This record gives sequence, structure tokens and C-alpha cells, in this order.
Amino acid sequence: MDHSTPATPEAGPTIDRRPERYDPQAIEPRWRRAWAEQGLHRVDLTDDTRPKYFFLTMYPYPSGDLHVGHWYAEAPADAAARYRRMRGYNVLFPMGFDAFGLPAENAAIRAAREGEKVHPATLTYQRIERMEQQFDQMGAMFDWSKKIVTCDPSYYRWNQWLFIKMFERGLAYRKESFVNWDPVDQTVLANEQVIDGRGDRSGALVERRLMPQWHFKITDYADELLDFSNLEWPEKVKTMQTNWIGRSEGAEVDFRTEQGDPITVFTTRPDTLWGATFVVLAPEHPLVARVTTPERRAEVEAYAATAASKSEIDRQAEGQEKTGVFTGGHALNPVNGERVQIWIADYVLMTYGTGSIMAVPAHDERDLAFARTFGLPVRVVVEPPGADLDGDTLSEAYTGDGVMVNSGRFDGTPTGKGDAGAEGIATVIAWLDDEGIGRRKVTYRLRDWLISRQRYWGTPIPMLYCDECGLVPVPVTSLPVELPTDVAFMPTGQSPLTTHAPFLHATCPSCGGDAQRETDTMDTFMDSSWYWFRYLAPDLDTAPLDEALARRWTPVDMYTGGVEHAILHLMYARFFTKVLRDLGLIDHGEPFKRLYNQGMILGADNEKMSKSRGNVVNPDQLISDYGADAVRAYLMFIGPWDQGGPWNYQGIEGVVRFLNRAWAVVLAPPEGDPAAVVAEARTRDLRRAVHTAIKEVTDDLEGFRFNTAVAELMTLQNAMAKAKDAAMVLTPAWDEACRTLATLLAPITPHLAEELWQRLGHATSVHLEAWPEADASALTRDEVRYAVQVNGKLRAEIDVAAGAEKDVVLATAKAVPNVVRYLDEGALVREIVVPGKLVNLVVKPKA
RNA sequence: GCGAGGAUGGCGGAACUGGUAGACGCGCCAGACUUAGGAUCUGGUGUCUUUGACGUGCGGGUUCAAGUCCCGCUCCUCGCACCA
Repeated sequence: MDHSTPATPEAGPTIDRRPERYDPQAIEPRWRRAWAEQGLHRVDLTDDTRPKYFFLTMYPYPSGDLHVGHWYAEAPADAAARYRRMRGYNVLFPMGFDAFGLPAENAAIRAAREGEKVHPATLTYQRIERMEQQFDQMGAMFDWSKKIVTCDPSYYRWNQWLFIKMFERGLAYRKESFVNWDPVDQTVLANEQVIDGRGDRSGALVERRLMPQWHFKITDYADELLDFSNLEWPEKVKTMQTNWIGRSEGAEVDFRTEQGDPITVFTTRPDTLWGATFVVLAPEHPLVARVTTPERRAEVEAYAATAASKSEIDRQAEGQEKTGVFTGGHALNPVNGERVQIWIADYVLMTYGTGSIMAVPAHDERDLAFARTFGLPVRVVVEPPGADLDGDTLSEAYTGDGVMVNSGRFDGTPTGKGDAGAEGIATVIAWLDDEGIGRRKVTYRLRDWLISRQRYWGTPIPMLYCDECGLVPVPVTSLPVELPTDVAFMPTGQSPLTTHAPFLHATCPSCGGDAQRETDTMDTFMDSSWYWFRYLAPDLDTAPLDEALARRWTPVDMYTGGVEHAILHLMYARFFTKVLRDLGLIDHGEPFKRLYNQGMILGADNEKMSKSRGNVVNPDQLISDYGADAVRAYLMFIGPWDQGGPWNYQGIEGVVRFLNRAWAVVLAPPEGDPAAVVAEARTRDLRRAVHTAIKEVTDDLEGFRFNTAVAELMTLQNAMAKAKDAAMVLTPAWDEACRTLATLLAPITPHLAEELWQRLGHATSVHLEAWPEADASALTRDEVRYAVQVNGKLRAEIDVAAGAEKDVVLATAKAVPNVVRYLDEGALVREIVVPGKLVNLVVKPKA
């Protein structure tokens, strides 16, 4: 094969039409070098001559190898960002690394077991370097000058700063609580990191442990987090967050034990208070010991002990089977003085509401199941319209709207959770309030964010324990609290910070006495909760963010990433943005205006890619086989971006062929007689194809429909190939077609587009070109094709002059022999003409 | 169980507010060029009992006209699953 050297970019605008083959291996690295030298991707954040556009993609964990999954996340995003730039925006499309985290530390521990010394930092920075090189091959417009690496002290220093600010405002606090302990990773996990009772990373069964832990008070923002107005986010994500926060409105009602201790219960149905036939406490409820009678004590304690040892997964396995024990104690219902039994059961959770409930079996499925299991009474207090329920035989709890019965003064009041019943509930709450036995109450499923991790490779929590002064924050002036580097990783998995004497010992900033440093580090979700601000000023050493740049550039205009972060990362990021606002650093409360979740790329076997399945597609190999542009274009062509899908090796061949043809249609020598006359109709057809492509590709890129954008470009290439000959290539229409093809390709295949552009004789980058505008006049036709239907069935096609009158269209349609045949079969009863589209003639058969 | 999304040729997928179903590509078939071709180019390709009939998971309905709207199902994917 002929590998003659193509003209270098530095050579300037020389037109080179030698019939070379498209050789991505030669073109791509050359252009990447040229762009880097030109500083093409360098963004001037202070440029106010153009509107800004902050296009953010979720930064990766530096695993050490760029996966096709990374390509699938970044390449279409890059195309969209490039399109924005060509539309005249000043686009920031940054990249960084979410560099703290368990895998690197675990690798260090594993190495320690083998007697080797590996530091997570060394490992992480090596991996980052490698991934950066791999990212470069993609040809993305990342501005690496704004790179952030969260494990760098210059970054995590500001995690510590923010922590202290939050501590000062009472938003960070330490409390002893039951935590999810991952016995494999030897650390505590947030609720969000526990899936089906197992750690989301280790897969180990999570244990319950009582430990003092640091928390962020995200619950203070629960209501605000439920407000998604003005956010263009997928409904799915909004719903998931809404469910996670789990707001429920209801009332607290004060029951009392026979001894006089208050038992406050939370209920969303205070209107069913008169149907409460027993009370249930969570097994860990502090009142359990006091209400339990001596003869029941042994049984109750045994049940509580079992419940305490049970992991979430055990409870899950038992499904809806109700278990519980009678304490022997009784409570008094404040609305009617009734004496009811007090039970304990693990279906009542200490961590939700007040840890105690009133059970209304007639109107709550769980309570009914419990009542039937243990033979407890069931009393109907809400009667559905036109029915007469019997508590003794009720097989299904009635949770719908109805009218209150057996409820004293409230009998006859319409009630329920529906619109019609809301007033009933409100009336009861008002009365409870007046009587001083209850009050309106809103409860959330959301708990405070537990951020302590008993690990080394994370941001040290900047707190000190002083014997004299107690809990003292490290002064912000002495930040960062750096991770010591001379540490030994122990095969036990215990954090080396707990035994590192120089790290542990500190001086109390307020009394000057001895103090001990906190050894917990922060959850790595801390890092990603505000990282996008840091791209704007990665080296700023006086504040976490540059307020002026943040005012101009945030919120982020577009954020793309996988749905797996629908709750965790995205909710924490929203929380932090509100905290930053309340700290006065920024003036908005929502981080990401638009959110888009791309799908997942699967192996050829339609399964999730994994080393064990052996279905991992290696991007490095693909690039050397086909070139980066082909891989980019194929990932975009495979299907809708939000859908993901399996990798198909034959599919990429089709895209490679297309790029070859695009190359050839622009650069290969034409055939035929250059002196021949080009019919005007032919240039008009070509222009129509060109401007249709502009219109369609523009619409597609606006809507992230990369697959149809590539398809449109293929269509344009096909049309050009058909039109091309020695005479045609001399026309201005041809020149326009070539220029347009190169500019429309630019976001998708940046290297190829640049090479074509340069060979078409341009000295400046195609990526600095303005996006073309479709010329509406080029889209018009002289003749329009109509479909002719008889009774909705296609019978003929006719070409009619554009803009022809309805009568003319109809007359033409009715004259077609194959239409006449059907018209003759009956009486024409109706004529429908859809302008520019079709004619439908309705014929009623002869009787 | 609840919630959301989906089901279109052999395959990936197109189809704007109801208006010629199957764009574009893969694969396949035939041909051309070739010593050869898994290269390239040209043409064809939903199914069938092919002047036509039937076709967008299944069954109904609305309409001149339904992949698209309505009602009732089946299956798949993803969330949430004792949160009072």
C-alpha cells in the first residue's frame, strides 16, 4: 500500500487531491499534536464575547484502563460539546479524576500481604497518567489545563475547609448510631451504598454496629431537595430521588402507657385513630424495658436480641411474614381512653418516625397481617361508599376513601388520603392539636448522610479531640491536614492512620494542650459533591472556588453520565450546592440545569462487559484497527445514546466504510468529461441533499440523536457520490457540498473532518468554523410526490407541481388507471387531501 | 405488589404534532473488476398462494387513515419494595 506522506498541517492551504486511501493512523495523531500546539482546546473563562456553555460529564475513577464504557460516555458528549462550540458558544468541557477510593487502597493492602510496598498515591497517579494518554486518543476537546485530581492535597484541602464551615453551622456533627459495617472492606457504608443488604463494592453482607460517626445534616434540606422545578432532568431520576427522600405528611399522636410514660406515634392516617387496636414498638425502642411485664421479659428480650442481630438481608428473606411479641404492657388511646396491648415487632423501624406505631389493622395492610397472625382485634372506622365492612372477616385492609364510623364525634366525616378525604384528616389533626394530644408532623425516609470511613485513602476529617476542650476543628489556616505518606498497610485492613503516631498527635489550637487527631476519612462522594466548581479554578489556593467565575459559569448547563448515580451523587451534589449558597459562596441552589443519562455499552453477547465473561472490548485495539474517529462514529451510530446496547464487530465495519467513502467522495479524482454541461436540476438536487443534511443533523445533535445524525451524513455522502463527476466537481454547489460534509462531520469525527477541511484548501481549523445554516429555499421542490390511497390503501403515486391546488391534485389522482379501477367499484363518498403528502379517496361499494 | 420505560424485517435501528411502515447501516443474494478476494463498485433484499393480500408483542375500539390515540392483556428491562 502506498504510504506517501500527506501534507502536514503546517504546510498551509495547499490543495492536495492525490488518490490516497483514508489512513486514520497517519491523520489522527498528527492532528492531535497540531491542536495541542495551537491550544485549540484551551478555554478562556473570562471571554465574554460569546455566551458560555458548561458541558460536564461525570469524571471517572482512575481504574487504570480506559474502557469502551468510558468512550461511550465521553465520545457522544464530546460531539455535542463540539457542536455547541461551532454554534458560537464558549464551551467548557473539562475532565478530571475521582481519585480517592477503595480499589487503590485495597491494592496496597493486597501488596502488603505479599510483602510488597505499594502506596495508593503512587498507584493512582500512575493510572491517571495512563488514562490521560488513552483519553487523548479519543480526540476529545477536553481542556486538560483545568484538570482536577481529588486525591491531591490542593483539592482535598477544600473538602476539609468545607467540612469545617459545615461543622461551624451545625451541618456536620458526630453521633453514635447504628451503622452499616462492611466486614470485607472494614468500613462503614452510607445507606445509599447498601444494596439488598450488601455492600455495593464488596458484595459482603452488611452488619449492624453501633459506632460514633460523622454525619452531614442533609435532612435539613429535605423539602428543598424535593423541588425539581426548572430542572430539565429525566423523570426517572426525579422520581427516584423523591422516593428516596420519602416525605410523608401526617401527625404525631401521644399515647400513654398505663404507667404514664408517653408513647408518641407517627401516623399518616390520624383519622383512623379510633380503629387503633394495639400499639407496636420497634424492638430497640427505649420504652420496651419499662412496659414489659416480668412474665414476658424473657421472651421479649430474646426477640429483641434476635432482631438486633438480624441483618437487612435476613429481614428481606423473611419477606412479609410478620413476627412479634406481646410485652404484656398496655397503652391508652388518647382519643377514646381505650386500653390496648403493646407489642414489639421488627416491621417497625427505630430509624423511621418515632420508632413506634399505632396499629389500625382494618385500614393498613401490614397491621392487618400482624393482627391476623396473632389474633388481635380489627375494628372498621372508615366505611367505603355503599359497603358494610366487617372487621372480623375482613381479608384486605381498606385504604381507600370513605366515611368515618365508630369514631365518636367524627362519625359521618368523609375522609381518606384521596382528594375527597384530605379534609377529614385535616379536621382530625386540628382537633388533636386543640386537645393537646397530637400535632401535624412531616416525616422523611431520608437520613443524614454518614460520611465517616475507617479507611486511609480519603480526605482526613479535620477534627481534633482535646482532653480539655473536647471536639475542636483544625484551624482553617493550617489546612490541609495531609495524609502521611510513610505508612504501612496492614493485611488486617485497619487504617494505617490509627497507628501512625506523628499523624495522631496534635496540639489543641484553643488550649495548646495535647490533642488527638480524628482518624476517619471522608466518604469519596464528598469529593464529587462540588468538583465542577474546581474546574473553573483548579489551582486557586485562597478559596474552594472562584466566586466571580462561578457566578459566570455555574450552574452547569448540561451534565451527562450513567443512571447509577441517580440518587447518591446527584442528591449530594444538589445538597452541597445549597450549602455553598447558604455559605454565601454562590447565588444558586441547583448544580445542573440539564441532566442526561446515557445507556450502557454491552459486550457482543448482550451482557454487561466483565473480565470474567471475557466479553470486554478493548478500545486500544479498536483504535489501532479502525482509528478513533471510526470508534467514535460507531458508538454514536449504534443506537439512541440513552439506550446503550451490545457491541457489534460487524457494525463498526459499516462505519469504517462510510468514512472511507466520505474521504473518497471529497478527494478522489472524478470521472467523466470536465467540459460537459451540468444540468441545473442536478445541482439543485445536490443542494437539496446538502441543506436537508444540515437541517437534519442540526436537529439531531440538538436532541442528542447521534445515531440519526450519522445516518443523515451517510445519506449526504451517498447523494454526493451519485452526483459526482468531472463536470460537477467544478461547480460551486459541489464545493459547498464538500465544505458542508466536512463541517457536519467535525463534531463526530474531528480528525477526518479536519484533514478533509485542510485538503479542501483551508488554513484554519474546521473546529473554529461556524455551524452551517440550512437554506430553506434549497429545500423546495418543483414537483411533489403524493401517495394516492383508496379506502386507506396505497394504489398509486403521482407527481404534482408543488403548491398545486387541491382540485388539481385530486383530478390527477382520479385519472390514474389503477385508481380509476377502484373508483368504478363504488361511489366516491369522500376525498381527503393532505397537502404535500397524500390523497385518500373513500369509496362506498355498490349495494 | 407499586412505579417508570420498552416490544417494529435475519440483526442494530428510522418514522415530526395520526398521513406512502422499515430511513441509515449490518447481514444476505446477484453481478462487475480481478490469478484471487473476507477489498472495492453496481443492483436487489418485510412476508406470502405477487394485476393482489398480509404485516409494527396479543385482543378489542376510535378514525377517511393507527407503530403513533383509547380500553383490556402478555412478556422484557430498570427502579422501589414492611418507611406507618
